[in-house]
Amino acid sequence: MALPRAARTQRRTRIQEEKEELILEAALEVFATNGFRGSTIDQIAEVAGMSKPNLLYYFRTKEAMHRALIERVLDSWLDPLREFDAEGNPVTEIRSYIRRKLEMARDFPRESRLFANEVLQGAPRIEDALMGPLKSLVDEKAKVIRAWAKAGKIAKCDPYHLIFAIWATTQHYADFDVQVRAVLGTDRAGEGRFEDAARFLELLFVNGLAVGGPATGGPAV
Amino acid sequence: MALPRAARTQRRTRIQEEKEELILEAALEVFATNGFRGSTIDQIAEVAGMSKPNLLYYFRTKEAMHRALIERVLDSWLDPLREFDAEGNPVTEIRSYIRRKLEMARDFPRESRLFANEVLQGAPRIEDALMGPLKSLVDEKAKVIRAWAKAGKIAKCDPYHLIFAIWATTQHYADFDVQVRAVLGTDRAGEGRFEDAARFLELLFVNGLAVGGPATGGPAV
DNA sequence: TGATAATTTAACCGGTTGGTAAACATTACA
DNA sequence: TGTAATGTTTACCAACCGGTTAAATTATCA
Repeated sequence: MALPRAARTQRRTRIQEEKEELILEAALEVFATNGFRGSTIDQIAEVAGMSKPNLLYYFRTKEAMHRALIERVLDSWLDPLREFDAEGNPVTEIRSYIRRKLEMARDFPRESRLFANEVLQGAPRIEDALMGPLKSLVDEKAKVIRAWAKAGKIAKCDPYHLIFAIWATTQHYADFDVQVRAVLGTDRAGEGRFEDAARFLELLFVNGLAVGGPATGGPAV
Repeated sequence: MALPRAARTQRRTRIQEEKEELILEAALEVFATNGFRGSTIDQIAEVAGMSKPNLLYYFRTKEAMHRALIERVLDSWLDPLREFDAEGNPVTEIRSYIRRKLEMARDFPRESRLFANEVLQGAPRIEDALMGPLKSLVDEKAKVIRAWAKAGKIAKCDPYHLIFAIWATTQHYADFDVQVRAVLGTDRAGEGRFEDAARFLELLFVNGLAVGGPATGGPAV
C-alpha cells in the first residue's frame, strides 16, 4: 500500500490542498535547518501545528514528505539558469544570472539550504535529479558559454567551472549565512550585505571574464 | 562530573593518546558525512573499531567528541588565511591563497564538510569560534586587502566579499563534490577537475581584481 | 437532518539512540 | 610475580523516533 490515506479518498478536497501545503511549508523549514536525518516528524508536526499521525495521514512516510518537497522546489530552483539566453549579450546574461541567483539566496534561503544539506551529505535522495535534469541543463548552457568564448565575446574559460563559481558565490550567502553575519559583525551584516555582494560579484565576474588580460592585453597565466 | 573516566587517571597513557586519536579520526569521517544530529555514537564506534561504551570511556558525550574534533580542526583550517602576507605581491598572495584553499578542499574534504554541516545548520556548536578567532583573523586580512586596493595594487572592492568568494568557490569542490561529479559526468570528473578549477579560478580572480576594467580602462559598473 | 465520507486524535509498538553500571580483562610497575 | 591502575565489555535503561491502529470527530451533501 503505497498511498497515504488522504490520497485514497474519492476526490481531492480543499482540506487536502491546504494541509499538504501547510505540511510542505513546515517540512521546508525543518529539513532546511536540520537535514533529513536530523529532522523528526514531530518537529515538522509542531511547526505545522498538527499532530504526527495527522501528518502521516497526508504523507505516508518522512521520506515521502522530503521527496514531495524536493520535487516542488527543484524546478523553480533551476529557473534562473533556464533563463540564461544564448542570443543575449554574454556580459548582460552572466550579470543577470548572478543577480537572480543572489536574489534567490536572499529570498529563498531555506530552499538553498535544503539542497545544500542534501548534496553535502552525499545526495542520497536527489542523485537522479543531479545526474538527470540538472546535468542536462548545465550541459546545454555550458555549450552556450563555450560558444561565447570561442567567438571571443568572453575570456576563454571552462564553462562548467564558471557555473560552479556562480553557484558557489551566490548560494554562499544563503547556506553560510550564519558565518557571513558573524564575520561582518552585527553592524555591517544588515540587509545591505546582499547589495555589497552583488556589487563585488559583478566586478569579479565581469572583469574576470572580459576578453584578454586586463592590463596586459593577453591572458594572465 | 564533567570529565570522562580516561581523563581521571593518574597520568596520561600511551593507550589514551592512540585511542583518542582513533576516535577523532572516526568521528571526523562520520560527522562530516552525516552532520551532528545525523551521526550516532554507534556509527563512530564501528568506524573506530571499538565498542560504544569504550568510546564513552574517552569522551563523555557525543557532543564532547564533536567539540574536541572542531577544536583540533579549526586551527589548521585557518592556516591558509594566516599565511596571507601583507608584504607580498597582492596578485601572488591571492593566487597562492586560492591554490592552498583548493588543495585543502582536495586533500581534506572531510574537514571542509564538517564545518559546512555545522554552519549550514546554524553553527550552534561553533558560534564562538566564528565570532571570535575567525572574525578577528578575517578583519585583520581585510585591512590588508583594503590597503592594497587603496594603493591601486588591485581593483577597489569589498575585502570581506572577496574572502567569501574565495571560500565559496574553493570549498565548493569539497562540500558539493557529489554535485560537481554528477554535472561533470564520470569521464570528466577525474582528479583533473581540481586542476581545471585552479586554472579557472586563477583567471577569474586575477583578471577580476586587476586594476581598472580590462578593456575599458576604467572600473566596470 | 441524517448518513456517509473525510479528518483528527489517543494510545500504542518495535527499534534506535545516548548514556550508565558493574563485572571483567589487561597493562604497568614495584 | 603480584597487585593496583587502567582499559574493555556485557547488560541494561529511559527517552526518542518512525509508523500503525482504531476509535472519535468533523465536514459534505443528498
